[in-house]
Amino acid sequence: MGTDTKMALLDSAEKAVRSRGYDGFSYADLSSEVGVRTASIHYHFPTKANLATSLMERYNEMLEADLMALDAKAVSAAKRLRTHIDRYRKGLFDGEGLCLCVSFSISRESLEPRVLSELKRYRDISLNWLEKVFTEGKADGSVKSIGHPRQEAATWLAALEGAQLAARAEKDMTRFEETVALMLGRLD
Amino acid sequence: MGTDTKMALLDSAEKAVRSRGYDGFSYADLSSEVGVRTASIHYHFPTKANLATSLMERYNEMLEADLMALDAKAVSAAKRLRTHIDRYRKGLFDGEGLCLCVSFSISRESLEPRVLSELKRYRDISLNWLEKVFTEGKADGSVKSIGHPRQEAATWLAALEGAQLAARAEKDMTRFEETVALMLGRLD
DNA sequence: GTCTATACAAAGATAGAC
DNA sequence: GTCTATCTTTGTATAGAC
Repeated sequence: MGTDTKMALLDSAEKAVRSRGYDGFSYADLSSEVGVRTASIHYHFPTKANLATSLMERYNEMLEADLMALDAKAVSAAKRLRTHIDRYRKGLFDGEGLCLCVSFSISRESLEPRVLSELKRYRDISLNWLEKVFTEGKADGSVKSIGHPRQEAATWLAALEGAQLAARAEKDMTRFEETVALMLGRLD
Repeated sequence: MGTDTKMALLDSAEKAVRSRGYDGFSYADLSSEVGVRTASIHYHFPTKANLATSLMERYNEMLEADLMALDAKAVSAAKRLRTHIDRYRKGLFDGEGLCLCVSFSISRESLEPRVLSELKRYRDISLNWLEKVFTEGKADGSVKSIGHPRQEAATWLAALEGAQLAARAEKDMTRFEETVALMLGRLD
């Protein structure tokens, strides 16, 4: 294994949090999935809180990179919003996992301030990006009936996370599609 | 205490699940809040899974009663949807708690089939009721720009649960208001 | 970096007295 | 119904060998 054990642990932990919640997985779970002893996990992540922080940091870096890459493509606002929906659809893994941010929100009280600030950062990045795209959607006419861009952004993000919850509650991807149908319908 | 210990336990447990998640509270927590020993809790609820089931059953009964009472008032569709938003606003307890259903959805894997079916029932009741109200909103003209009622219902529920998550993530009720602003704007 | 061994606390749960 | 006492398992974490 060697140096990429740390990455394997992060991958396993992210999957665990997204599918069972922060309080719903243990180092023993990671141990059996990655193939190292729990003591070894503590070498890479001294505490579970530490691991949680690393998870949210990596998650936010990924988000920023994805959104930047999407902006660089210079396509219509509608097309970018469609790709944004795809992110959440893929992130569901057929009803197995939620947005890391949603999972962590529930366990709020068990988390350190550092994780909470990363949680807020995820939302800030998302809302600012969506607000910008809705403003552009008004200009290029690719998105139907846009209200106040900031409010559109907030509702959009909420509906997407709610759509993931719907699919997860019933382990049924059609619930996700049913929920985002109206959103997709607004995009040319 | 006597006979209403069971009710006090249910109240305490509901608050616990909604603010810390199913895997985030223990019988010890209930013990110190209600003022009975953990062994006594097992008398009322033999297992934690049993307690979870009781919680969701009571929650669904409350939902059904509330929606029926609301329908009985025979007010406009818009007014009923406004009251429905109020339910979720009050249920937040200033960013402390989520809909029980959302909390349980995260801990899906830790739950028994019985709880999962109650979870589905909560969503069915909600979606059917919303679909009906949106259909009536089309007829009485009190709700603006209605698409397919079933899809409106799904998006509405998702956005409300997402709005709760937003408020909880930042412990800030204005995040809830920001998220439901567009929804309120559609109601006469 | 990973292991074995172990410490220590907390969890869900049961037995039996009152 | 509630208590004390106890069991068993699991969870996070550390010490020290390799």
